[in-house]
Amino acid sequence: MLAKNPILLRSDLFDGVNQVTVEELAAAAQFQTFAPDERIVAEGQPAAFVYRVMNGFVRLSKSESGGREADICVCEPGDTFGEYLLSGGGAYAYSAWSADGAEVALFELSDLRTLADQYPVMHRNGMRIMTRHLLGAMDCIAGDRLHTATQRVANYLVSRCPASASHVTFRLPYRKRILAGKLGLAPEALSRAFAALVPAGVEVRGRTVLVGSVDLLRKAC
Amino acid sequence: MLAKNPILLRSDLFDGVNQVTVEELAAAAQFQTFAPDERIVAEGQPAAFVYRVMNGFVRLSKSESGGREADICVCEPGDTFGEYLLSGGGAYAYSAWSADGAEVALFELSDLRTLADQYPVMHRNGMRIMTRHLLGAMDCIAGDRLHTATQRVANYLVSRCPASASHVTFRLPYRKRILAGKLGLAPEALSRAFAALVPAGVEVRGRTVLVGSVDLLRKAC
DNA sequence: ATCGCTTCTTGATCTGCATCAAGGAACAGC
DNA sequence: GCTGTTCCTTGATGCAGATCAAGAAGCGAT
Repeated sequence: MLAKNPILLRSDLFDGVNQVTVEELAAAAQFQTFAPDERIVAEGQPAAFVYRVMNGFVRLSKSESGGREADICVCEPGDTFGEYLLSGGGAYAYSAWSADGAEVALFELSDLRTLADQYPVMHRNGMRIMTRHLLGAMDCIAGDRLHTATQRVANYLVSRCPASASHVTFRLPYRKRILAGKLGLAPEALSRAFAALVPAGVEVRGRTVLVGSVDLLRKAC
Repeated sequence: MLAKNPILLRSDLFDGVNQVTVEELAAAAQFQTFAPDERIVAEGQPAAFVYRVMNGFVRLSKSESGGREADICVCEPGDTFGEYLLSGGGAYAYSAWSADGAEVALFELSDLRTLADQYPVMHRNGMRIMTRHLLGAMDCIAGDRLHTATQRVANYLVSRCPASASHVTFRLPYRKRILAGKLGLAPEALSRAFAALVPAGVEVRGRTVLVGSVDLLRKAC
């Protein structure tokens, strides 16, 4: 159970809540570890927990009758998902899958609701988290509708570059298949987008990305 | 100023707040009326108000550098927008436009924040509203990514039919151009989708829609 | 290193929708 | 009713990206 408390206590959800209470809650939290591509929660199932990603990445997806599924979000360490359940609702609105493997903390929904009644600040915290998620979702909709695949990829790469740097090298945090899903693309389309960005100074070798000129890349958005 | 208090007091945002306080707030609220396609708020501008649609419809949209814009939501009477500002943030994340004309109520953000500190239940209410918006946005993303134009239109029509009815006639609540935007389509694509749904028993004359068999239409989703 | 598996890339094809352009229907004002 | 305007539809074309199929590259295990 690596580094349990340090990350846990910094959770946005518990800001302003009595330290002792948080520690109690942390003690009550369950932890689970998942291999790559394992299902963490199933869309439509009765919801009992709010999750927090401790390690690795978690893909949230919705699926249609035909079985195809679309990712709606990729959660990073520190992210919360299922927090919308705090305000009611009894079922998960999406499935959650571990990306390349993930460790998550589970908080009993009933515990959290009790705690939230006791510490109203938790509702404020919940709003703050949901604000982030909502703005992200709206950006996603607008991005899908306004930008081409290449533009969305360029945008993603720029978002991973420090604002001030002129050229950057970094590793993708997860498999390209996952990134493609996050951007609403088939894996092939992501490859082609990378290829299309070569003239913009982007070089991709495995999971390593070299951005020759952030400014140039920014123009490709 | 038609029917000011009745709708206002039922606002999700003020559930559980002292009746007298709500009435004070209602008195302090400004009202504005807009002609079709007028701008109500501008993306990126400093935010000072949370809005509530009293009448008509309001389109929320984001735009890209090139000037093209995409609708991310259409708000109906009773809907709140800009509520995410309660938890911080200082600028509007989207533009808002009146659809076929709209009347909105404006609540000063600073007033609301003060009130929310006094009545923590408002944060819970805010969460409830944002939950609705967030789930809607996620449905939208998944819908865009998984369904064709025809399926999305079929889906919209079904959502406007009472669950139990077998055949239904109703009027579209706004111009088709607006509906197309809401569904992420060009107006032409909406027309073609309607045409494609004729075999599913859908007939469209002007703003009037006849659904011959809701069950049949449901299969087209 | 070599093997074997997974992940990624590239090419070919096809579909869905945007876009452009023009004709037709609805509707408000007179 | 007519007339002008707005809104919608239909047709033709083009492009972006999905999908299918096969080959290449990366990577962990031995």
